[in-house]
Amino acid sequence: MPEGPELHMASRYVNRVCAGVVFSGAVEKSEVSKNPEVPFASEAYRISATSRGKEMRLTLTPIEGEDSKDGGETGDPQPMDVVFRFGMSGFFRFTPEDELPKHAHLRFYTRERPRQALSFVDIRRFGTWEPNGNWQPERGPCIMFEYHSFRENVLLNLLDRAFDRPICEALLNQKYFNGIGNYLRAEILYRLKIPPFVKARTVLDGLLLKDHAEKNAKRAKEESTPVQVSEMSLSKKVKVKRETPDLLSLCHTVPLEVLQLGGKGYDPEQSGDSSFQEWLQCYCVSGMKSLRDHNRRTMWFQGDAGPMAPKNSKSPKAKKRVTKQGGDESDDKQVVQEKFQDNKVKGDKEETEGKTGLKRGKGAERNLEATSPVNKGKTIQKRKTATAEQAERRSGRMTRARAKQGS
DNA sequence: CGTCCACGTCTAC
DNA sequence: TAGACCTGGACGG
Repeated sequence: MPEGPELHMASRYVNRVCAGVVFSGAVEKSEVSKNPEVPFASEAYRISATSRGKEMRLTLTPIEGEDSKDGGETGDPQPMDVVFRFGMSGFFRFTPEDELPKHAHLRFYTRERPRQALSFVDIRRFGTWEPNGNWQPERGPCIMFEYHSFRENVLLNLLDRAFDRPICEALLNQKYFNGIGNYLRAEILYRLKIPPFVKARTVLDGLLLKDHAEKNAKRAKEESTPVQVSEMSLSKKVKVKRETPDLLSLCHTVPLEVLQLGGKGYDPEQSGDSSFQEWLQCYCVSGMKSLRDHNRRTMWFQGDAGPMAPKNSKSPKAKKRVTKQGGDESDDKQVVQEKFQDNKVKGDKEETEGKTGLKRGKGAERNLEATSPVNKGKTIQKRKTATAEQAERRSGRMTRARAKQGS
């Protein structure tokens, strides 16, 4: 579940299912989890949540008076915050206690019987939680809900060596892009067709100048013609609307689009809802290229990789792919797809790049084989790409649906 | 059966 | 810049 949008949707989920619910007792941790126990217990408490970038904070708040009702003078326990990071597979679920999801590693129980439990579920256990924790200090402002400081934090620190890296790698640096993950970086760069392996500073320098220019223009205008408040706010709105999207504004608006979908965001279980898959334009989309970046993460993109592309890295095998149909010019696409199938039948392969920008649906990757010598064991071949390609075409859906359940 | 892949950090050589 | 940390789905033989 976990990039910025999924963390935020998790916080909304928690607030929705816990609204008006009274929890009670101790917090329970699974045996297998290596995360710390959460030393909190209360006769009656409430749970609320908030998110920031790729973190989510639960607040456990004892209900006034309820803890000392049997005469004890102990008083109410203090509220406690627990900060979560979701790793690759974390999410929250609210279920009856006898229907705990598998891998429910932290559980909060309702006072009312039959008991229900709010669970932190984490299949791979890369997720972490910190009792009495706070937002990690090294992480930057939230791309979704602290846009102004996010933008400023990037543009005022362009000398940081973090921006010596290719833009696609810098985008995963949570010190500057708190909330961006692997699917968002692909979608964002794709919108502007920015080659992923261009130096980050090269892309961002221009935005600093742009912001300065705008600020100056605005100041000049205000000095020359004092505007009325109403006029001001109007012109502001208009400007925001019109402003052509740039890389940093897309780091804000693209994640917000995922929230707008109203689904669950990234969710392999796809319980009946495919809106997220349809929303993806690049990540795991058939016809797009992919390369391993310097941290061995798959970068999805279209067109040019850019000058800093890892020279020896290959595109990973594509298993899960989404084939786009797009109601629009689906005719053209169909034609193209058929052509491809022809090619494959004939067994000859040629070019790679999309000759047009169309999504092709089949046989896409291999190409970027610009590989140089240095290859490890598995690279025995380098010759005709024939075999590799054959093995490669095969699109397919991202997952098949399975279990369903109400949220 | 086995290999590869996955929405992310962490820390150790 | 490699591993390490994990489970499980998709695919290949």
